[in-house]
Amino acid sequence: MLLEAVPEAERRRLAPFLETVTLDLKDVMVEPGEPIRYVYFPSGAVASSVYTMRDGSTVETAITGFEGIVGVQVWLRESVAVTRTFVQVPGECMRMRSDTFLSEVVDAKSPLNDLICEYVNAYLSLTAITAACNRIHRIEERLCRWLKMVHNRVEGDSFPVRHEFLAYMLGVHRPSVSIAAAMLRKAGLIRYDYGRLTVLDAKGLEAGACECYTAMELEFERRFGKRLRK
Amino acid sequence: MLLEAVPEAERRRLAPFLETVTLDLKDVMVEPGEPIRYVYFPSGAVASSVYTMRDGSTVETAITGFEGIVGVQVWLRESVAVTRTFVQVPGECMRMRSDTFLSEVVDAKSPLNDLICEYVNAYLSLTAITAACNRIHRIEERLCRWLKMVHNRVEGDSFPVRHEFLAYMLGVHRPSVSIAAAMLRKAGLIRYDYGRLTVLDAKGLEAGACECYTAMELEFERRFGKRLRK
DNA sequence: GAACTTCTGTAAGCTAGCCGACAGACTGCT
DNA sequence: AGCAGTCTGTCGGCTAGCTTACAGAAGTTC
Repeated sequence: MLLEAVPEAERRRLAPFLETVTLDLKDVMVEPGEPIRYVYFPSGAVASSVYTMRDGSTVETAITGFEGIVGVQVWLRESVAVTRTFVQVPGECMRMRSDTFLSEVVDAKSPLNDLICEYVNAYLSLTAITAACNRIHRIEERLCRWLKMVHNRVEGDSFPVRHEFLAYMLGVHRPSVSIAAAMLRKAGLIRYDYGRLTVLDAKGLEAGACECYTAMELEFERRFGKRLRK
Repeated sequence: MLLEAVPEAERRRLAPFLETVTLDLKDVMVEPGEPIRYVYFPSGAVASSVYTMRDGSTVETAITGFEGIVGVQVWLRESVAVTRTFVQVPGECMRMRSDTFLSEVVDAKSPLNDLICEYVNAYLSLTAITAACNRIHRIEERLCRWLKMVHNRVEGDSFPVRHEFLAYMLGVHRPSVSIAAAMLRKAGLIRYDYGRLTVLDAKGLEAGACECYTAMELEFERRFGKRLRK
């Protein structure tokens, strides 16, 4: 968790403003067009930010786990976002009210503030790379990238996920995901038990992913690599 | 230009730090992985930020004209970017050295600083919407959107652009652009004279564009609409 | 354990866009 | 004017992924 990278004294100072919440699948953290009430620091949970078209089709624009915060817009002094951010892998988060975050972290020039500034950079890069990746790369490569990125952000090798969910994330149709997932299964990279996916061959997934996997994770590694461990 | 929206006194204070440059087609403003030396405020020029894959294929992730700045990463205290930003429609810009920008605008809490904070928000939204649009929408719709967005950022109704250039931006193959452009031409929306495009029917272009056109321009309109006019 | 719901795999037909190639149109240079 | 280089339009074969549909497997509810 990002909070773990700040000095102990500062963590103690911020502790009273933080609460721990356990979030379930699909819990919405940020709703587009609505005020952002909290900033979240995922520990075990993983969140997705998706953009939704008028016809209901959705595409993921960014993924956030222990390495980041949900609600970067608050740091940018904005009260709304264009994307919906929701829980994709259930788990724990710390959260802080947006107004408290602004006064105690941003305006107070907390050491955490600098960390988040760096994260906003990484988030921006991540979104830009996603824009290109979504255009250029094929489903199977993107699926490998996505699964490995989630794998890097959860405890253990398995997490709950359904094909339809993957289709929302990748912005493709559900049967296309089934076909791609079947290939990965046949290649021995993953196992699938009704809504639960297990990574069997992490190296293989990485090899099957597009170059964007490395590019994206490098954005976090080069900024937080030494300070932050899962 | 964004600078025009700050109080006159502040503009006078910043004037000594600014220089006017005339940029040509393809001039690079920000090179990925290299230090960002200047922050640019386009007036007549329009810039594109593109992400380049290892195999050389490129996709635009954002577009910047008079409504924004090139080099948002500097504001975020980052010295490099993952995208290349270059001149897509030649014209004038003001520019300021990155270190001066940090001391005289960001740290000095210039009124300009708040404007740019808002722009960073818009830029982030723009990039996220682009990520989804690139995945979902067809070439013709995206071409209409792109042309109209450029049209909104230039003087007059015509600007230089080649099909190959459009293909780089949209992340598609050149002949696909030719086909889409021919349709727009036949529909009477545009005229094409060897590397120079003229918008004949702006409303028609808007109607042919995907919903992302409105969504993106709204991000700027709602933030700068009252303060900034082309 | 029976009925129901949800999730996954698959298939056939279709379409947008890729890919490579090429010819004609235009521009610029000499 | 002539030549070379650049830009645009088009074509034919090809492929990834869409669309719709459906059947079976695995959970869920009563």
